Order: sequence, then C-alpha cells, then structure tokens
Amino acid sequence: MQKARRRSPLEIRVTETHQCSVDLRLKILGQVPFFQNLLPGNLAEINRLFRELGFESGDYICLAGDPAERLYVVADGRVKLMRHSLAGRDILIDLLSAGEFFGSLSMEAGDVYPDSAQAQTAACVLAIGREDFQRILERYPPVAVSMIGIMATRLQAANQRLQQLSVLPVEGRIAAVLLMLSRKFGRPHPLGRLIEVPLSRDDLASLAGTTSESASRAISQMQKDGLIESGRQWVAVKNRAGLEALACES
Amino acid sequence: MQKARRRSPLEIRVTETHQCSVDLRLKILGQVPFFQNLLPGNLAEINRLFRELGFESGDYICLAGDPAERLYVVADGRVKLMRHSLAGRDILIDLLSAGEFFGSLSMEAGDVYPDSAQAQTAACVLAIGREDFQRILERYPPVAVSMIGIMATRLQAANQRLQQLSVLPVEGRIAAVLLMLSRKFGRPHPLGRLIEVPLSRDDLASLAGTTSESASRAISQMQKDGLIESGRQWVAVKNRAGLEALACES
DNA sequence: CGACGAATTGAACCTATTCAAAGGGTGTGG
DNA sequence: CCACACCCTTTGAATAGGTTCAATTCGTCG
Repeated sequence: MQKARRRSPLEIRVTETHQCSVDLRLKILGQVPFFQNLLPGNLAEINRLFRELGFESGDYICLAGDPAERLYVVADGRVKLMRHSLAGRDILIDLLSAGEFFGSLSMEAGDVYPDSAQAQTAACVLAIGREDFQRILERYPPVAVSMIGIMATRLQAANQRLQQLSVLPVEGRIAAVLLMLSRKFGRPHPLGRLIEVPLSRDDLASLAGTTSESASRAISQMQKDGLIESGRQWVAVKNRAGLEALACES
Repeated sequence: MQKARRRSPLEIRVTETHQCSVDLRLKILGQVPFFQNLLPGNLAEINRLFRELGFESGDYICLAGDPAERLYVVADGRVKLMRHSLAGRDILIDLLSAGEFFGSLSMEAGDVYPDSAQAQTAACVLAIGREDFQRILERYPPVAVSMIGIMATRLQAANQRLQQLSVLPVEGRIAAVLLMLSRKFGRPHPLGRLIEVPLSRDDLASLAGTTSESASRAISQMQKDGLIESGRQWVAVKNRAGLEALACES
C-alpha cells in the first residue's frame, strides 16, 4: 500500500529477485529479440544452458576489467551499464530492461568486460557461459543474424549519442537523454509520459556528459517552460515536440 | 617523384581507383576479417556477388538518409564515415581502410543509411546487395559469428569515445584521437609514428568534438612539449606515453 | 611567382563547472 | 504517527575553459 505522504508518481517495484519460475524464464527468453524465431523445443534446450541470478538494487552483476566469461540477459528489473574513470567520474553507457543483453559479446577467451553492470532496481538476470553461447550462435544461424541487427542498432544509437555530445549544449543533451528514456521507459501518466526508472540528477548528468548541477538547472528551466514535470528521482515528459526542438542537432 | 620543396612526410598515394583486378578483389575479400575462415571456393563464389566501385578523393559513396540497400567493403584507400547536423557541424564517426565495412548492417528493408561515407583519398570499394549479404550470413554461420565479434569491438570503441567526450578536456580528447589514429594508421617514420591519412585540423576537431581552433591550440601545445610533430594535414606521434597521460580518463 | 586553402594566434565573450550553502522529499526509528 | 537524519536537489556566485570572430602567417600547388 502506498503511503498518502509519498508524492512520487513512481510505483515501488517489488521484484521477486531470486525466484524466476521456469515458465517465466521461457517466456523471457522467448521475448529476447534474437531468440524469437526459434522452435519451442530449441528454446527449451537453450533455456537449460542459462543460469538464473538474483540481485538487489545496487548490487554489481559484473565489473569492468573482470574476465568476460558470460553473456547476461535481463529477465526482470533495470540494469545500469556503466564505465568508471580513474577520477571517479563514472559515466552511464546504457540502461537495460527485460529482454536486453550485456556482458561478453566478443567471443574471445581472455577478454575482460569493458563496462560494469549494476542492478538499478531489484533484478533477475539469466547468464550463459561464453562458449555455450558461441555454440548456440553456430548452431542457430538466425540467432546470429538477428544479433547482428541488434548490435547494428546499438552501434547506431551510440553514434547518435556521440554526435549529440559533440554538437549540443547541455540543455539539448539533457533533452535528448529524456527523449531517449521516454521512448524506452515511458508510460502514459496524468502528469505526462512518465519515465519509469528511478534516476537521480547525477544519473541524467552522466548520461548527458555534464554535472548534476548543470542537469538540475536544465531540468528546472524545462519545467518552467512546461516541457516536463519532475521531482526527486523521476521525470515525466509533457511536451515531446518542445524537447525535440531543444535536442535537434541544429 | 616527390618535389624537393614538398615538406610533408605524407606520400602522395596514387591509387588506381577504377580497376581492381579479380585477383586483388579475392585478396581483399580474403583479408576481410569475417571472410577469413572460408574455403577458397566459397570465397570465389561470394566474390561474384560483389560489385566494384571507384571513387575520387572527396566523392560521396553513400549519403545519410538514402535507402540502405548495400553493404560496402573498402578495398583500397581511406573512407570517412560522417554524420551531418542541421547547422553544418558535421562530425566524423570513423575512418576506414582496406578490409573494413560500412553501410547497410541492419538487414531490414526500408532502412536508411545513418551516416554518409566519403572517399577521403582515391578509393576502391566493393559493394554487395543487402539481401545477398543476408543470404551469405545465413549460409555461412562463421561469417555471422565473426561479424558479431567485429561489431562488439566497434561498439566498445564507440563507448570509449563516449566516455572520452564526457570526461576529458579538449587536450585529452585530441590526444586520445591521435593515439587511436596512430594505432590504426600509424607507420614508423624518422619524425615519429606517422599517421598516414591527410587530416585537417577540422577533421581532428570533429573527431574530438571541438573546434578547429581549439584543436590547433592543443596540437601546438603538444608540439611545444615534444609529444608530436605536425604540419599541414599530417601528424606524427613522438611520445606515445606522454599522449596517453593526457588521454588518461583521470 | 602568385593564389588559395590551411593553420595559427589574439582577445572578447559566453557557457558550463566548481564550490558552497540552503532547501526539500523519503524512509527510518523512536 | 511524528520527528529526525540522510540524501537528493536546487540555487548562487566565482572561476576556468572553450568558443567565436577576426586578422595574420604559412604551406602547397598551379
């Protein structure tokens, strides 16, 4: 039951982290884009190769620099992909939700994870060994083909972010980040399209390549202009077109 | 013959653009990382699906926004992958040389190229239709698997650039760009490790997400500090460790 | 030699960062 | 159920770093 005092529109997600039923696992794996064209029998077989892991919010799933031995698939919850820098200025590479993967993609023994993954909410994650996954790729060519498509999409998204970081001022970068989040995590809500991830100003800043103070200023301004509604750890997009105008690589 | 007056250490490349012999094509395709594990017979068959295109320096090979119907492989020369923004501030996504690919990776009909590709030197490029390439992927699983590895590498490089743009000051970003270029295009030379691509300050700036003036200032400083040697359209790295110290994400 | 494009340099301006302090929401423990 | 403590957020003012604009120098090629 939600307390009357609580003003945040974000619902508290109580994910049962440590017990994904076999049914749920099969459903999740079936939703993973690159397993979608498989026969049910094959999927069940693949399912057996995955191990199931539960994490509390804040737990690290893997650390940048560790030997990359597994590929992970998010079953439930939100996972932060991040990169550390020596001065403690971490940057957020991506936010993942159910059906998305991360970890060892390079297929080469001896590699290390380039990013750390942290559970942003309580999360359930499926893990498969590098070599097992390699075998799946060789055995089911359509899986490999759709994986190529997904990686092409991610690469293209990364390139777009590169462009935004290069040419947009802080306000535009924040607008672009909010649009991306709204597309990916937004759900209709009386206040606007609510981004259903608890993100601090710091998180937004590290997605936009700026400081939490600058992010805060940009968000205040946007709120004054009626583009968004925002509070502690939440944002709702009210005027999509207005944000797009700011984020437009002009 | 090189003029005595010419001070640039970059050799003038006279690539025969319009006539790659069949032998050369086979050799190039064999060098493409994702075709490396194929039998000679298969390679010859694949070779037949490629068309050969020649470009002069400055020619556009494909334009962002055009329907993405082909995958391209660089056979000879250098290709600039770039993204335009409305205000004319283009950014350089990547520089490609022999064996690297670009173009339609998404495998979905109706997509458009996200970036433009421009011949940076005279260049010879091999092109294959989207559907033909799709068929190759399905027929030769190892090709798909190694392609996944390559894309994982590119994605990881893009993420690293994202981090650099986020946390490094201009000088550090320029240093990082020079290190990357030196790794990829560098060859030993009396002056230092010479980057064998004609790049203007503008090009370097758009790789580092800054202006040509700032790039120029950073380069002047590095030259004063004995880290590099540079002139019009060329750079040679003298002190790799020094650059690394600047580019270190501290 | 002459002309063009590239690179450098200077100075004013502006944006974003930094540092500091105050304000507000959330959840906890009394 | 209230009050407190903690962390997130906001805001202000000073500063540093980068951009912009403009003028000059330099290198390369015709």
